[in-house]
This record gives sequence, structure tokens and C-alpha cells, in this order.
Amino acid sequence: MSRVTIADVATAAGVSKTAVSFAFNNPERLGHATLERVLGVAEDLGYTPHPAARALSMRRSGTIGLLIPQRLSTVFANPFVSELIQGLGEQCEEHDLTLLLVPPLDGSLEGAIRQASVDGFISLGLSPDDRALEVLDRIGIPTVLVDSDTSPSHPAVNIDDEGGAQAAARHLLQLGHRHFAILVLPPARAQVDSTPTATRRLNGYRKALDSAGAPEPVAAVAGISVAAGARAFESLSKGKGRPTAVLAMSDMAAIGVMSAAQAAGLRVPEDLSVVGFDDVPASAWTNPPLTTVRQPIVEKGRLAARLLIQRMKGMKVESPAPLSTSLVVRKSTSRLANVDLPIKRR
Amino acid sequence: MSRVTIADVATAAGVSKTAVSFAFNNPERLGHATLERVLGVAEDLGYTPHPAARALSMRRSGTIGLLIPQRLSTVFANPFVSELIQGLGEQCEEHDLTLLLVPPLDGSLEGAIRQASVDGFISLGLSPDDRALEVLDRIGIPTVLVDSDTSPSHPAVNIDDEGGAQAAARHLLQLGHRHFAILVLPPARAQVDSTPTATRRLNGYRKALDSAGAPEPVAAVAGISVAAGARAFESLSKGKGRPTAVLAMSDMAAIGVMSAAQAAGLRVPEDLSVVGFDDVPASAWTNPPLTTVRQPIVEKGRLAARLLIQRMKGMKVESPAPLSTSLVVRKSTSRLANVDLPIKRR
DNA sequence: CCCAGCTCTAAAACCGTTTTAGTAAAGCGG
DNA sequence: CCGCTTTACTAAAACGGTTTTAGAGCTGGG
Repeated sequence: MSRVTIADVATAAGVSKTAVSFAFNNPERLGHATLERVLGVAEDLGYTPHPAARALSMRRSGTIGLLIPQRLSTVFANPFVSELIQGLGEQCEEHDLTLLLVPPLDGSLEGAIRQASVDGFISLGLSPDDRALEVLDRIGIPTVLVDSDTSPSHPAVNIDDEGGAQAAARHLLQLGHRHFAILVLPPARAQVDSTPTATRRLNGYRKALDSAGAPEPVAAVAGISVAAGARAFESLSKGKGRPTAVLAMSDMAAIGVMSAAQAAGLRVPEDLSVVGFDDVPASAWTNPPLTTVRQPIVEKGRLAARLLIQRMKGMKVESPAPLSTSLVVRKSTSRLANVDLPIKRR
Repeated sequence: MSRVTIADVATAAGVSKTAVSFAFNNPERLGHATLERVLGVAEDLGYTPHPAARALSMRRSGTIGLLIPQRLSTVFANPFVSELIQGLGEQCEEHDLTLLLVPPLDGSLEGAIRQASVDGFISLGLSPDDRALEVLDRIGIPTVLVDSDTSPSHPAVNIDDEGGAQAAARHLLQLGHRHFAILVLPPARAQVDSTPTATRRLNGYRKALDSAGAPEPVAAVAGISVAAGARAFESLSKGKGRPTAVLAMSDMAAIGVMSAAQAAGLRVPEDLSVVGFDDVPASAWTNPPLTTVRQPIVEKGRLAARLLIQRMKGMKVESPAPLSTSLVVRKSTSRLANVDLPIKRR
């Protein structure tokens, strides 16, 4: 009792396979009577075209892949992806596409790419020398890069990471902070030591700090999770000359340091200012609400999907200008409580 | 300049297609010399097996589908799915599977199901009379239900919704509350008026309230988002006899009423107690931290995937017992500030 | 010297569609 | 009544792999 195929329908209706195919895909090429009959028989038999066969024959699978360079469990711990998927999903649904999540399988992203039957890829946070990109090129599958560096072969959608980071650092400098901790990311994948966005954000932080003549910031490594943020806080010096402000690479890590700091008896922001990155929705409800660099995540997903779909239609598309970021000041940053500083403006 | 196929490799290496296929799938059936040569040529040519062709031939695609009864943008606004995917993803990665998100396409979940080339489905929140389930049965594709009712044809993994809801309601009753608002869900899909889980939770709430002789609760409808929760709060009576406690169907909605209430000048929990459902991670960092019914979401995803994979291997699997829920009391619930009540125990 | 047994490969069958290239019958103007 | 276009349908060839079948070429034992 195997699956009912187009041949079964054909013989049952007394027509050729072609006729059945036409009934579904080119109804106008069939006479009214036969059309009805074929459709009826198909319904009765519960016929459904085999998706893989269809994909093979039509050279299109109706799905786009989201290339994720890390394990799903770590990536989905960050609301960032959820937001991105909201943007991607909107476009997918509009164009009748499904979305395939493609994490490394058996440690290999390249292998996973090969296995995936998709019409195009959106790749997340791949550094431009990643071997996965070679594979994509070779297969010749349309691809759009998100959070990478610009590449000659694929359009890339990015945000103004450096500008956002600078704005965050300047904000803290203006509040009088001098002793900073920067939360840097651990190596993402074995081969690469840093993601392009992390590098750009770090550059932004350093530039702002340097040009203000602030002392060298301390670095603590933290992945993109609140647990990692909390651990990073623990690793920070607590004594004299301790950092009074921390710059994170993500909201999750920032939230982690906030709660660890509070658990350790520090007040945020009076004793420690912290700023995040991304402006994930949850950042608005934390205690205190998080000051962070906003990037238009949903919009980013929407744009990436839109470009990919154009590319799948054969159009040439250029990398758009980086989406702009903005600092949203909430309650997790302030002047230090116990320091005597010039009167705060505004 | 089309894709390089197995035939290209075969002629280039001077062997048959069989040999090439063996080189990848049955290396031990080839002589050492030829194996090396074929692999080398394949590498040089950049050969990659066509996934759809492979899927067709092997009757397996290497992906499982996550059936989502609503738009991606609304579903992914709730961290619940992220958590679930973490559990699913862990198993997927362990078994070299990718995960396909399947929302309704063109308004039809059935259509989307047909289009999806997957080895099995995990269906989320489908009511047992949903037409999508018929389609699944007809195609005969292994399926595991999550957050549905138990079904004769498919194993279902569920949690103790009713018990959790009762615990939440009793907690509030014990704190002395008598005037409740319950946030009910809007109709999920056109055909069905309520999801199975929502129904069970509502039952739990009502049962606890009824058996304590509390007055009829007011109902406000709210989707699963903080915006919806906020709107629901606005719709609540503010005057005398107003609800002093609200029972939500999700953490997101609960967070929405908290912030709307605070914006309206109420203190949570002194003036209004609110409890959520799910215990999404974010609930621990809200202001105040949310009292909520915890369900093991990641575990639920892991279990569902595990069952599905067993089923795909041809094993018969039974529906497991409902996963247990537990009330986690944080800071969003308390006795009313201005009411004189017996001394709080413990 | 013959034949069994082993290792390897070529060819064919199959997976389930769509598409191409027709064919037969009907319609039509002259 | 004849050639020509239309209409309604179909056989066969892709699509790109895997798996089975069958046979070819060697080796070694009797």
C-alpha cells in the first residue's frame, strides 16, 4: 500500500499521465469533461503530487534556506533570529515559499548545504572566507548574505554596526564614564575567529573610546545568551578601578550582566551602566529597561528575503546601503551615583 | 553552463554512474585506485548530488516539517516557538535532519503540506478536526501532534494545561482575590474557534474559580503578543468592582497587561496581580518578574522530535503522559495592598 | 586445463513528476 | 471533398540520482 502516484490516477481515469498533470497545472488544455473526471478521480484516490519528484522535474522546490552557522539551540536562545524570521516569513508567505532552517550537520555546514533542497539561501553571519560560501558558489544557488561583509558574488544586507556602536560608547562617555568593559564574542565556528558584525561593533566601540582618550577597556568574553552575560560579569574586576559601564554585543548578554550585577548587590544604572545591542523587544520590559542600539531586525529580514526572491527570478541585485541604527536610551545607563560630575544637561 | 551531474563526473573519470554513486554511498565496493580517482574528479568538478533527485530516489528527504497554523510573523513574536525549536533542533542535529517551517500558504495549510518535501511532520496546536490532519493521514506521512488533543492516528505530546491553570487560579484565590479577568484567545484559524490547549487552560481556570465560589470572571480577548495584552487591559473595567487579578494564556499577553497597567498608573502587584502561562525565559527579567505556569517547552520539543524520529523508523509509538506543569511564583502576584485580609501564611 | 569464486563495473530499472513533440479527429473555408 | 488549422489528447523523453542485475576479467585450486 504505497503512495498513490500520477500513474494510478491516470489508469483509474483512463487517460495518460500527461492528462493528469495538465489537469492540475494546465487545466485549460483539457476538455471540460475529462478535466472534471480526472480531478474527481484524483480526489477520490487522495492523490497528491510527490514534492521531490515535482522539485526535480520543475527545478524548483518552493523553499528557501536559512543558513545558520551555529547550533539551533544556541541561535534560537537569542530573540534576534525570531525577529529576523518574522521578516523573512512575511515575504515567504507572500510568495508561497517555505523556510528551511539549515544548521551545521555533523559539524559541517557545507554538508548541510548540499543536503538541502532549496531555491535560494539566506546566510547568517558568515565570514566571507567561510568555506560554506565556496560551496554555495559552486552549486550556483542564489544567495543573500546577512550580517557578513560585502562580497563580490552575493548581495549583502547589513546595518551600520560601527555607527551604532560609536553612538553607544559616546553616550556613556558623555555620562562621564571612563572605565569600560567590552563583552566580546567567543569564536563562533572553529574556522573563524570572529563574525564580521562583531568586528565592526568592536571597532566602533574602540574608535569612540580612543578618540575620547579613555583608558584601555577591559574585555570579557560572552556568547549571546543571558547566562553567558552573567558569567562575563563574574569575571570582571570588582575592586577599585572596576569598570563602571559595560558595552555588550547583544541585548541578551547585556541582560545577563544586569541580573548578575543586581544579584551581586550592585544597582543598575546607579553603580553600573550597561548598554546592549539589537533592541530586541524584550529589552523594553527588563528591569531596568535596557539602553541599547536599535537595529531594524524585521526590516532586515524582509529586505534580505525580497532581494533573494528577486535574485531567484534571475534579476541582478546590488547590495543595499547599510540599514541605519539608532541608540535608544532607556534606564540602564546613567552617571555614576557616587561620583561628583558636572551637572547633567537636558 | 548547467549544474554538474553524476554523469559528468562519470565520463570525466572514465567510469560508470554506478561507480560514482558507490564512491559516495558505498565506498567499500570500489577498488582503492578508482575510489580515489572518482572522488578527485568529483572534487575538481565541484560535483554535488542534486538533493531533490536524491530524495526522490531514496524516498527520504532528510528534513522534518514543523506545521504552524498561523503566520510566521505572529507565531515567532512568541518566544514559545523559539524554545520549542531549541528542543526540536537538538534532535534534528543529532540525526542529521533539517527543519522546515510550514505555515499556511495562500491561506491554506493543506496546500503547504502538500508542497513540503519532508519525512515527517510535527504539528503545532492543531485541533483534531482540522482538515490539515486528513491530508496528513492520506499522504501517510509520520506525524506527531504537539498541543493538540490525543488522536487515534498520531501520538500527541501535551502538558497538564488544566492542572497548571488550576494551580495559577488557586494561588490567586489564596491571596484573597475574588474579581478575576481571564484573557481568552481570539479564534486561531477561520475554521476552529479555539485551540485545544486554550480550552484546557480555560477549563482549569474556571474549575478552580467555580469550586471556590468566586464570582463569574470577566473575559477579555487577547492574542499571544504584548500588544494584544495591553489592548486587553484597556478593555477592562477600571471602576468599582474592577478585576484585581488577571489570568493569561501566555506570558506575552501577561507582560502586555503589566506594562499597560503600569502605564495607567497601577502598581503590579499591589493594585493588580497578573499571572502568565509558559514561563518563557523573558518572564524572569520583567519588571516585576512574572508569576507564571511553567511548562518544559524545550523538553516538549525534544520529546516530540524523538517520537517522530522513532516513528519515521517505522516503530509504533504511543502518546506519552502529559508533561507536568508547575506554578512559579515571582513578583507579579500578591494580596491587594488596600484590602484587609487575614495574615499571610509562610 | 577447467571451472569456481572473487572483485569490480556497465547497463538497466526505478523513483514520480513535467515537458516536448506529436497524432488523430474535428472544424472550416473554398 | 480536400488541404489546413484547431482542439483534445498521448507516448516518450527529460530531470538526476540510487539500486539491482548481470556480466567481464582475474585468480587460484583441483
